[in-house]
Amino acid sequence: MKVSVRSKSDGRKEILDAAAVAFMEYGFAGTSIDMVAEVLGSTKGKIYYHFKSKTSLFLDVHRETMTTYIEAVEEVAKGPGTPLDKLSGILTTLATQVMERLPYAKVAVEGVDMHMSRSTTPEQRAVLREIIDLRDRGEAILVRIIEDGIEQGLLRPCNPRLIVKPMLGALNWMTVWYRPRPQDTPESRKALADTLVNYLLNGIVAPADGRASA
Amino acid sequence: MKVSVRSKSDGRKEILDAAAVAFMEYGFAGTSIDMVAEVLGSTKGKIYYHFKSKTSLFLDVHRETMTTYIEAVEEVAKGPGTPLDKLSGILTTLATQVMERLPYAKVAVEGVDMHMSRSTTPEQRAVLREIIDLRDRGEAILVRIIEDGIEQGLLRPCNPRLIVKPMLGALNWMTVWYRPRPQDTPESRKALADTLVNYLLNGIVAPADGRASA
DNA sequence: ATAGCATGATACCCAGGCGTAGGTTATAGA
DNA sequence: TCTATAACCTACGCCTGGGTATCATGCTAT
Repeated sequence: MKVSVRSKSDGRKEILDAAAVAFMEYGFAGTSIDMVAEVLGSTKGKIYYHFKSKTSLFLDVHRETMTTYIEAVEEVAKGPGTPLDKLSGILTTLATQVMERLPYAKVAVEGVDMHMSRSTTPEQRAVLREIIDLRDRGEAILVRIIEDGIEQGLLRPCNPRLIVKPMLGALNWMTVWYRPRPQDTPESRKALADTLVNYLLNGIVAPADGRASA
Repeated sequence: MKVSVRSKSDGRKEILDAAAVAFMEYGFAGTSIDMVAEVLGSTKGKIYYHFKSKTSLFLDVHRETMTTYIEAVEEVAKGPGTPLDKLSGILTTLATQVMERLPYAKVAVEGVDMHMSRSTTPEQRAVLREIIDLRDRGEAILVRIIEDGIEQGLLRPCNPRLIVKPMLGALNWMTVWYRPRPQDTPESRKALADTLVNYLLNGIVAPADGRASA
């Protein structure tokens, strides 16, 4: 058991953070390992000591993101409340995650498209499977909650699988236009998340009666 | 005035199509000019005869996409109907465009993030400005329509600028999950577009009364 | 038919980037 | 104090890929 001021996992975490920042800015193909090293304030050597290849590094960043997502989603899903409450909670959590961990979120967005095409080694394909499974698990949870909501008459009848796509898409699209500002606070982020989630749940068409949305 | 079986613009168009396909698959940085040439069934020479650089080619594909978008949007916007009709029409048109011209749509999505960071020459920056202006014009039209809708009591009061983002984001996200199938028809695409647009306008929460959505 | 131009192919140069081999420092244990 | 190993750095090999310079081919007009 090693007890040093800097454990191995610390080094890995730092590299993941730096990689996320670099990948966010220039994308996977457009980022060189040297650029990651520069963000890290280090050299390639350190990175290749901890990661086998550029692809592995990218996949690990992606997996890290998805793991964080699924944990947040499952926590809300297992909690109390109506399906509508849970749906709202999950979407709000995800929106907040995107804002607070923008580099990781962007990597996840780019990584989704990278499925296939690349990734040669069996080990990388295993990580890829893991990532895809995490994503599918998250989507399945949402679909299930929506089905419950429809059954209970809380939600409009629809094809949940088709609705989940634009729902998550709208949140993921935040990575394109949202830019953190110095004056941002947890409260202001919460407000933005609420605005978006409220729209995603209630739409924009005015109700026929005078009922106001929550 | 030259009249030959193959005009110069034909050559350009073919290259743009091939480039869109290649860029869609591997992204800007991940696509080599040789790959575009291979898709085209030609060699680099042809491409560099028509385009000054890889970046210019990419930007031209992007501009082509945005031009098509804005034309479609303006046509609907200038037509008859309530703001709600127009909004619905524009979103449906865009969704259809994405499905029918998926490679171009994907380039546009990636290109949005590429603003800044790259593009050295003044000429390229001019094209970039043009593209950004097209996008802003499109968004402004949508914002204006939403404002009108709110004023007329057709739409729920909200911040139009904040609502346009998830709206278009949900549509752009189609480039991630939508894959054309052989059995797809204009009708099936229309049905899918309608489903999405209906969700984006009406949300998913069931109305308090028994009113069914259109 | 032939000069001239539009169009396309081929060969090449060189910068940049992935991955590696081997060296260097520091910490832990004997 | 001495050695082994973990953690990191340096220098390099080699290939990919953007861009160019040059050559080949056909179409148009006189």
